[in-house]
Amino acid sequence: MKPSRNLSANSPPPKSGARTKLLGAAIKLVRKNGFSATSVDQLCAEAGVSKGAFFHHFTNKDALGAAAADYWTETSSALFMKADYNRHDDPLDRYFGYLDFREEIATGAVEEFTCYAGTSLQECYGSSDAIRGAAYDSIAGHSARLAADLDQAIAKYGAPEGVTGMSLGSYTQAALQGAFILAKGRGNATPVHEAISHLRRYAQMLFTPKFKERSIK
Amino acid sequence: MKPSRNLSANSPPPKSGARTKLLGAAIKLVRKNGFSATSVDQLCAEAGVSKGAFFHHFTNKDALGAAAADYWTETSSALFMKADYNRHDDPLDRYFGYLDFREEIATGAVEEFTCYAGTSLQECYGSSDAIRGAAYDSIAGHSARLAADLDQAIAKYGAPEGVTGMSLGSYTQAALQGAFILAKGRGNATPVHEAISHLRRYAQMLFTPKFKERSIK
DNA sequence: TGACTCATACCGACTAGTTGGTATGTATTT
DNA sequence: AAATACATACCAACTAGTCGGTATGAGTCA
Repeated sequence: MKPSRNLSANSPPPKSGARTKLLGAAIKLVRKNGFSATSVDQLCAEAGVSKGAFFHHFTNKDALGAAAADYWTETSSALFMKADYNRHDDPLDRYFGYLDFREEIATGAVEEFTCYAGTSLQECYGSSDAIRGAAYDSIAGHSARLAADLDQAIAKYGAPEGVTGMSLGSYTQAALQGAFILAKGRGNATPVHEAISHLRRYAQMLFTPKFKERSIK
Repeated sequence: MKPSRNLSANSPPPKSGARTKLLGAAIKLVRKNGFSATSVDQLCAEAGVSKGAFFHHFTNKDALGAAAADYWTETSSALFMKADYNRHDDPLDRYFGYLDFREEIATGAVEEFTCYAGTSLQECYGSSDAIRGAAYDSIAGHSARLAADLDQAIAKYGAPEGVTGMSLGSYTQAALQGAFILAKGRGNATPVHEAISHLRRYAQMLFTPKFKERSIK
């Protein structure tokens, strides 16, 4: 039995050093150079482990790519869950808090705030089913958590016909993922900030009852 | 002098068969499998030309990737320029026509409606400056043409403070590019249709004077 | 306590095949 | 004749993946 695959709460397992180091290396290198352009040797060097360790923990390179997507899900969802904006009682405040938070963390080098899942899904669609699946699960899961808040907001404040929590959650992700691409082109985070500002304005307009007095930021 | 690099109007050049075939092959294969995962041999096979022809026309694989981005710019801008929606006198009508058109062409297999520039920019950021640059130019140029219409629309109808043609044009691109990523995950175009529907609603809300009577689609 | 077994974690040399790229040739056009 | 547009054969480097081996620690039983 593999020591991996512990998404469930129980069994805190060893978290064997090499495995985690390789996952971290994958996220770092793949975000910057892409999956195919990153060799197993490079990954091992970055992680400071041997090739033997690599293939001890992962059956092949694709398996690492998929496992890294799961790891990305774990680490990033932990980041978002512990963020302050979740404390708001109001679901719409939580959505705006989410946008603010995303804006805050979009700083520094582009390869440090862009999304592993989006990058590898884009690249590996067609060349690796395993990676594509894991990467999409990561993004879809993230959207779903947004959608829950948005559904509550819609129930509370109403929204134009056709606007659902799910569709708005997915759209938010789409706009962010696309902004990451533009950020890679420009070499800085301004497309992300711009996109978030438009998303914020869109939501303010959708949920007007909540913003009778509030001015557009 | 290379027979390539004919973005300027003059000199219709031979358009030597092999070169164009290779560019087409690149767009087809890279959109599906990514740049690094596509080998030179595969590209030659798809194009039906020899490896000698490849390196006769392109100094290396990266150069083909960059040239394919230019080729993508040419072919897709031709597609958009000849589309009917440009005939509208009203700039805002042209923007909505653009959205409708994008929705129309987002059908069939995912790898047939997604964007070569977005895919390769995402993947090659960090591993190839040449490709990154050419791919970004492609997207930025496309945004700029949208921005021109949107600036006219803003001048005509007004818009909330902070909304410029350029920022709205870039945002539109971002939302579409991101929707392409989600489409790759889902395996169909629904994220694209959803994104466009949100973009349409956003624009309708931004330019309310134009929509006193018109209902939200 | 200490010898024995067994599983996990890891190492690094090795290989078979693929990679991007080159060298050299020939047919066609100008 | 000379440049262009290809084709074929080839190569060195790199690739993912293998394989025999070691280190360590936990469980077992005498």
